[in-house]
Amino acid sequence: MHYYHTLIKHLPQLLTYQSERAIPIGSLIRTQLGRKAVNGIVIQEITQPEFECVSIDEILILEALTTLHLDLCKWMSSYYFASLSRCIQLFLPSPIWNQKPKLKLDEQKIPLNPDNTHPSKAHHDQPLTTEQQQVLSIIFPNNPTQPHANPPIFPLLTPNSELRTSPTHFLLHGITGSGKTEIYLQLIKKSIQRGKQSLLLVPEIALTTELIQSFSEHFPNQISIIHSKRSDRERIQSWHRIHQGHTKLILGSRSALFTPWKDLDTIIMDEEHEWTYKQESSPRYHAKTVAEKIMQLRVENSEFREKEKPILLLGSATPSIESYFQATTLNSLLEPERPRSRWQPSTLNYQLLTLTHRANNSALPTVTIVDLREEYQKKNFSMFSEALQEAIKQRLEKKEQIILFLNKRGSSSSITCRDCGFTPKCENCDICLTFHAKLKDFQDGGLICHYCGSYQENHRTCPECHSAAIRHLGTGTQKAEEQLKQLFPEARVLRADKDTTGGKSDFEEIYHKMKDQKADILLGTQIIAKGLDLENITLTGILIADIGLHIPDFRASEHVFQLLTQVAGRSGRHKPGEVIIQTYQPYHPAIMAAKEHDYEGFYKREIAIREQHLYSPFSESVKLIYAHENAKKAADEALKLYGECSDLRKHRGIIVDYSPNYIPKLYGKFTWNILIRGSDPRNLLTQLSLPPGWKIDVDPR
DNA sequence: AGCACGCCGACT
DNA sequence: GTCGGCGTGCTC
Repeated sequence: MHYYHTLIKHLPQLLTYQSERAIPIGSLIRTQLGRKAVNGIVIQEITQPEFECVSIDEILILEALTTLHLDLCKWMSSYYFASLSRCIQLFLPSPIWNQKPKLKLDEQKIPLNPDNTHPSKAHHDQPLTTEQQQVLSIIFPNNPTQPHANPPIFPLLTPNSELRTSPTHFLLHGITGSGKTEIYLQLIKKSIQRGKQSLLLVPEIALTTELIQSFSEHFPNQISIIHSKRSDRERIQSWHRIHQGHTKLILGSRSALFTPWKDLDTIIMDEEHEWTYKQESSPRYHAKTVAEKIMQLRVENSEFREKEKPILLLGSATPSIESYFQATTLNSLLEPERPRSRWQPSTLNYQLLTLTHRANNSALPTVTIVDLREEYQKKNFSMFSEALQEAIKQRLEKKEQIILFLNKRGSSSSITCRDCGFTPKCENCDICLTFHAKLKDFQDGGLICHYCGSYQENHRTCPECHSAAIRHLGTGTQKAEEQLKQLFPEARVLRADKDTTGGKSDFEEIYHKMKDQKADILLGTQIIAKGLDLENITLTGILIADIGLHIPDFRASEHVFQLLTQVAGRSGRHKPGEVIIQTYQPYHPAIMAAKEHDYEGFYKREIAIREQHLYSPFSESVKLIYAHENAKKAADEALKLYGECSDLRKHRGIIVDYSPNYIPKLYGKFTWNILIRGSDPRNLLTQLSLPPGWKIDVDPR
């Protein structure tokens, strides 16, 4: 008799079942729980337990998951403090989990129709640029058909094992339009030639229609596209196609990591800096962290021979500070004058690859910065500066199109002086303070730091220039739309924000309206920053760039820089383009760097700040979250746990702070956070028994 | 997750 | 007296 630890859906702990015949680990089986028939995943064979066991009735899917998948789930479960059940569930879409025995024979058959049938068009590859060839010859150094790499592109390191870059991890830093997709295509082709599977992760599937189209045509009958809005039938079909190895390219958002691949040897993350790669519900994983773990498990388990090492490639025009650090840390460590940080981050090394030229040699758009403080002093109180009004007028006359961007997401209630641009920041954390009308006994409201929880009285006048015009920067697409209609009554304005644009179909509608020239101006929030590649857009206006800078987050500058670069990339892809950035802080590093298209410069400034304040990648962090409809209960609970955490903090190098969420009431609940950061904050958590109601977010965004 | 059990408030 | 609220706790 065999005995197995078995995972039944939703149960927090494993139950033991028995079977006459041996059942492979990872199989989906059918058995009894109470008097109900249920499905389970066989996790591990164990010796006979003391209690009586119920028998496994039948196997529904033989080895639905491999031991590598299970190892990944176990690691995720412990790293992210999530139940194993939740982690395994990622790999099993509910129609697979819940399948009934009678469906078994049908489902196990190889589906007749492939996932995505596309007329196989004759595809002649675009000729590669010299730069692209160089990049490929670094990734595949032994490939005789490629010319050898240009030595200056990556540092020639002494054969010191400590400093050797892992040859399997790459960061592709390529400006917008430099042809990163061409590199992805070549990697995937090579992988298919070797008979392996590849995974191409994109931040948001709905905004990637062109990429999907192109890859579907390149790899007809070999691609599975993973997105949330598929029918059960489609999901079952592609699950089995991947499981059986018929799918060679898996394309999708972060959830595509959790498909039953077997011979995965190439993982590509496009736009790796995007925040959508982090899941905001349990298990709160980051796709990059999981991809790195898959790579590690592959190599450890491997039957991989030396020359067949798996590849992880991150691609971005504006890499995250962390990733760029990982790709350049060797270089900086080699500079003797660079001071060592107190906490030496233990990170994986990436090989940096760069594409600095646009494939079609078109120029990057010119970026102009408009100082809103001057507009205010000129008594122009509208949201549109004179320069922007003039630029809009010109485009309307030329029948060219305009994108106007209003940063709304996460619009926090920070305050700004309209005369001098001053915004109060926390002295300890370098984070913008957030205004709260009711705070302690401050009559005019108070300012809170949402990192360390410190607070102070609100300013009645600006501490810098003593102006009384220090207040919240209003936002709102509606207000902008009204003003736009007054200024340009003849213009056809299309509005796109959370209220007007829900899903993929809405986005496509906007896309087509713009493409068919049925609107002149597209006014919107975040959603218009990505995915629009339209020939006739020659002007992009950012109405208030500051709003993003004021979000109480140490990554605020980084996000604004990335966003501005991305939005700027929307215009002038085909005709010369212009970008106008309106701001109260024209000399802010993020804004100046975006104007100059200067990633390196921005990175150098930013990494120094991160090091100074011991933010990521110089520390790790864990956020504890508590939400309750009763404000006092929430605050009391947070203070209580904060006390416990502080008591546990025995060694130096761990910082514990607690503060209310910067949106005080979210979904009808008052939310408080405890932030533990330093080296190995997870260790502190293992010593703590977390009271009910608390949620854990490891490596929060 | 379900579905027990169990201990307190408003009703035919 | 009972009906029913949903707070803990168990399922091999």
